[in-house]
Formats: sequence, structure tokens, C-alpha cells
Amino acid sequence: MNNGRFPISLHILTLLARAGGNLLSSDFIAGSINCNPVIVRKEISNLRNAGLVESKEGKNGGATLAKAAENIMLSDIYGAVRQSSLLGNSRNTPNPDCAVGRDINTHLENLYAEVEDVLVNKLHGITLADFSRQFD
Amino acid sequence: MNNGRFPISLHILTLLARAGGNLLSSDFIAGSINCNPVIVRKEISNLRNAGLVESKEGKNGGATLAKAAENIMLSDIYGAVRQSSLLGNSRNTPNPDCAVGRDINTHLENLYAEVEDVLVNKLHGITLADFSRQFD
DNA sequence: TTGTACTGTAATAACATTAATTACAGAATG
DNA sequence: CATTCTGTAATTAATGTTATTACAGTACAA
Repeated sequence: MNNGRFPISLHILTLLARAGGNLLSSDFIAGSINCNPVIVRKEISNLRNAGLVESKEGKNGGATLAKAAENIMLSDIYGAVRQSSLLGNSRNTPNPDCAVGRDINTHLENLYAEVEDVLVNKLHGITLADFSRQFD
Repeated sequence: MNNGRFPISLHILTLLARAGGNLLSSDFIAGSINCNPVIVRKEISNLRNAGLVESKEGKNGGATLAKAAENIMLSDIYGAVRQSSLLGNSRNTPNPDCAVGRDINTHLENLYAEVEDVLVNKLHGITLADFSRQFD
């Protein structure tokens, strides 16, 4: 995960957590992140699919949290944005005629699963409320 | 870390761990990984700087482990290849006129440090010997 | 009931990162 | 001294990410 999706999503959610239920527009949010509003809307769309935010179309529309910040774990955010494995994968498929090449992907997957488990557990212990309280 | 450096380095080191002290050429290693030999040499150069491998130039040259596989922790490998933060960073600097934008990078850094800590601890508990034994 | 201010989404372009390739100097061996 | 390797720089190709443009659709409010 080398891209900015986790920090951007966390930034969006922190703003929403601090908005006290008021709807925030993608333009406003993009102004705080300093990125394009379309990126914000895409990310909000993803967070909505994950059940973390709700949004309203039309004039005076915008986004708000779908549930209390106390009930959103950082692991939920991670789960919503995760796409590639934590420690990366080689682009090419290793040589199946080599004992190591043949099985390395299996063993890597197992390792990654273990490692990701401790990471997710850690993130599960921190709520969005915890994180956003830091900005007071 | 979305790139292939960790898996490639682990692949290289696994091959070396199983070579029983014999020198392996970058061509041989690249054939197992299925990548370009120059990539292997670059990665070996990095692992050498990290004190994990030794290499010999010239005819019949190649690479070998710099210490016993029991004494190489997966956290050492992670440390040797890590470059960007685990959960990514936004490309642009956030708006300093916003309470969240102003401080988010500090709080992200703190969070990432905590999270990376549990990851590194986990990797510290697994040796290269443990990992490469799986291929027997 | 129409103008305005939003969201949602697709398509494309610009940019950044990563891996592959080419090239070649230098080292060790037989 | 030809051969087989490493080391490294420079370039190109491939891929991934973010920004931009465009526009249909929705809700509000005058």
C-alpha cells in the first residue's frame, strides 16, 4: 500500500467526525486535504460501500458519518482501502521448476496473513474518535 | 510498500540459505525469481550494505549469506528494503489553515510508528532459517 | 419551475514509481 | 588472456496513481 488512500480516507473521516453531524462537501474536504474533489468523492463512495459514511446529493448535500466515531475502528478504514498485500508482491510468477520458486508465493501469503493479522489487531484497538480527539 | 523489494529480497535470501554456503550467481537467482539479473544484483547490493549477504566478483563469483540464517530476522530484511511508510502518505501537503490539515501529518506519523512497531516485532520473531525450512 | 449547488461516475491526461534493458568497466579464475 | 562473473549508471518500458474534464442526475430554494 504505497498510495494515499488510507491517509486520505482517514483525513476525510476525521473531518466528518469533527463536523458534529453536519454535511461536508467534497470541495470543502478537498480543500483541507489539498487534492482534487473528484478524488474525495471517489473515496467517499468507497467508504459508503464500506458502511462508514452516508452522503446526500443535491444542493446543500455532502457527507457525514454513518455511525458514531466511537464505533469506527481504524481497522475498518484499513479494510475499506486495502488492495495489495502489505509487504508487496513480485510482478512475475517465479520459476515452477525451482523448489523455492514453486512454493514461495504460498509461503509468502501465509507470512503476510500472519503479519497483517497483528497489524489489523493493532488498528482494531484505535477508534476514529480516539484519532480525531487528538486535534482538539 | 507496494513494490516487490521485500519478496524479492526474501526470495534471494531463501535461495542463499538453502545453498549451503555455495555462491549463487545473479543469473541463477534471477531465473528462480523470473526477473532481470540486474535487479537481483541491485538488491544484493542493498542486502550487502545491510550486512546480510556477501558477494564475490569475477569468474565463479556470486553471493552468499553473511551470517547464519538463524541469525537473520525477517525484520532485518524489512529494515533493509523499507522506504515509504507502511500505510502510505498523501502526495500533497494538507491545508495549514485547517485544524485537521495542520496537524494530520504529525498524528499520522505517530500512528504509523505505533503500527510499524507491532509489525516489526512480529517479523523479529521469525528467522530466515524458519522461513526457508518450509521449502524442505 | 427554474437556477443553483451539490453528488456520482466515466473517460482521459498528467505524473510518479517500478522494473527491464542496455552498456560497459573491473575483478577473479583457469 | 579469454571467459565468466559482479557493480553500477543510464535509459527505456511498463505500470500505477492522481488530477482533470465532462456531464448526467438530485435536491433545494426563490
